[in-house]
Amino acid sequence: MAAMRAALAAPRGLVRFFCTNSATSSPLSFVPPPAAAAATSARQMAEPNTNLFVSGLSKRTTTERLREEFAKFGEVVHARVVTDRVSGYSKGFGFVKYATIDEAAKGIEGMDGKFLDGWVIFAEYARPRPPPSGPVNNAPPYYGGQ
DNA sequence: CGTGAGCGC
Repeated sequence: MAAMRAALAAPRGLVRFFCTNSATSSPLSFVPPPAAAAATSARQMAEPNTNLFVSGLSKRTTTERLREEFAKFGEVVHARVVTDRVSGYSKGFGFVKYATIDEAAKGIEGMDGKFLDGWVIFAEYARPRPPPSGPVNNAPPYYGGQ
């Protein structure tokens, strides 16, 4: 039952499963309108990055689990399940950073749309994160420890 | 509501 629920929780790009595309192709030739040419889905595509954004995680899926699962597709430099600061529970998504982009791609293709802890997870390239450029910037903004 | 969209301190 998690699959159908996951279909609703699909952030973007769940159409690929339903990409049966029974588009009635013009028997003569395909004449793509200039306006509707790139109007297909020029959505915000995250550029290839070593950082992966994993969503659809279960509430009890922890960082260990995330890393263990994604480590099978490459060397996970860092993995983290985002948890709330006050509640302390998982927000339902996390981040996985691979050593190289190649491994990141494998991790996405290997874990995107797969099950984890009973829930369908979605992996994609994470967005570039704005560094905490504050007035006092001496502390390492990135992951210092393991 | 740990019943579910989204991006991390």
